[in-house]
Amino acid sequence: MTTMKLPPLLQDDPPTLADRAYLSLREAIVEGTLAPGMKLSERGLAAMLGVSPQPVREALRRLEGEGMAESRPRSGTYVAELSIDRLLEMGRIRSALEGVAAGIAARRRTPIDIAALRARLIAVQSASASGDERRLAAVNASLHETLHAITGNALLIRSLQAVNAYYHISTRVILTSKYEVSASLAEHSAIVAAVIDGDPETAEALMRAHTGRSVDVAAIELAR
Amino acid sequence: MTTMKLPPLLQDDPPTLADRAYLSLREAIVEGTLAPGMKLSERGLAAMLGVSPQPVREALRRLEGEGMAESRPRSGTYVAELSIDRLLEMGRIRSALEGVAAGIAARRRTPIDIAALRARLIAVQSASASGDERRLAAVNASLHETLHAITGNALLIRSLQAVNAYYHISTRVILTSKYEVSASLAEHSAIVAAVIDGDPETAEALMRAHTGRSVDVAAIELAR
DNA sequence: ATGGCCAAACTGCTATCGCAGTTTAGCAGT
DNA sequence: ACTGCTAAACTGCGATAGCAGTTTGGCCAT
Repeated sequence: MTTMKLPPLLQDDPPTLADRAYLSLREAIVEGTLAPGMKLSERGLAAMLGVSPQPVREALRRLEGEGMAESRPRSGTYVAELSIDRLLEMGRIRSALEGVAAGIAARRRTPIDIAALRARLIAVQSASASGDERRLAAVNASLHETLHAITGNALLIRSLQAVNAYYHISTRVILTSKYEVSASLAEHSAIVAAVIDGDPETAEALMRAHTGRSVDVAAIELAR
Repeated sequence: MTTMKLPPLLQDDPPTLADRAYLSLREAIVEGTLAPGMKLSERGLAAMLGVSPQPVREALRRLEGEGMAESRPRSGTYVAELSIDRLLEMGRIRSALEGVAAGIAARRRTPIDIAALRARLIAVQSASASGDERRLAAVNASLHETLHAITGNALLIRSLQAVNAYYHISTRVILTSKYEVSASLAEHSAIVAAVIDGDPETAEALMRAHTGRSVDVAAIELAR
């Protein structure tokens, strides 16, 4: 057998119970079903989800690591309280990480990645024209996630997922005004162009400005 | 009883077995005892550490979340392989996060924080003059950690700890040349001054430049 | 000597149980 | 009616056991 390099045989990843519990709880927190300050009992949640406390415990620790839950040593785990300040901080962290991700993506993108980015961008354009806000939000997220995936950096991807979840808790519907839609589309186009061109500095600067602007918009909304 | 606001009664946090396992394993990975690619068996490590597999499992998932370990679905967990590219990516992430942290610290610092920062800076100056590299590295880390703590942002602190651990794997001794020592000291002084002045933009830019330069130095070292 | 197969050992994952510490509800005393 | 104590219920944490799937070492046939 020659020592040749092969791709790692990507196999479908049957999600574990802990993974599913994590996703379920995170969604509940983001959606507001589990309100901030509410207690997250291992046994109680386990009973609701129909699993044993063990996977729930793992999910809680993960949420805690992502800042969406807080644990008092021997008392319990609670849904993290969120303040406007904290939310804006998360927005800044998100902005910095998205910028770095765009820069790395501009360095590493392959022809396949470029094709994927073009496809996502077309989908964003289509959704922008349609006026369907939910679809637009979905394809926008998909575009960002495509950029994340191109970095191939597990820690970066994970951090971005965490901060995005947290950040989106109370910024669900920012993309409403026509101005926002057209501005966002133009920015996305420019970012993708810079990544395709392999220009890390420009890609990072544009992405940072793009996401930073959304923080400002959120701040204005929240201050009202 | 009136509804008055009280600080949360900080009590000593007896570290859990999972915490200790995590610290132990992380140190072993950073130090190289657990080499990249090596298998991390829950039961095996549990026997070595004298605990049950359960806390070890939790520690492994945490390491995995921080990018220091990788897990193949039903095969095992392994120490993450590290490449120069990946290390530089981590350096960029670190730089971005440290910058954000410095900016947030400049917004939130209290008089007590300012006193703490001044004390740390004096310690750094003292250690720089002494020529004791280990002590200098320790007080430098302490200065950075003080800034992290001032942000009060759990997710940010956690992310920084993770990326710092990863980043320091093969950059243990950068601070050797006299030039590095004096340049680093000057930069630290300027950063602390900006934070104390409450100037977020300057603090972030200086911190980003400071940490970004250390990435470049590391890259030069590694390329030799 | 080489290729294929199979069983034993090992893997991560989940369930169940027990422990020490915390919270809480209710009772007793004023 | 209010305070102070106590016991029962609940909490997270850890240990142990069992399951299904994976890996591995060795045996047999070629």
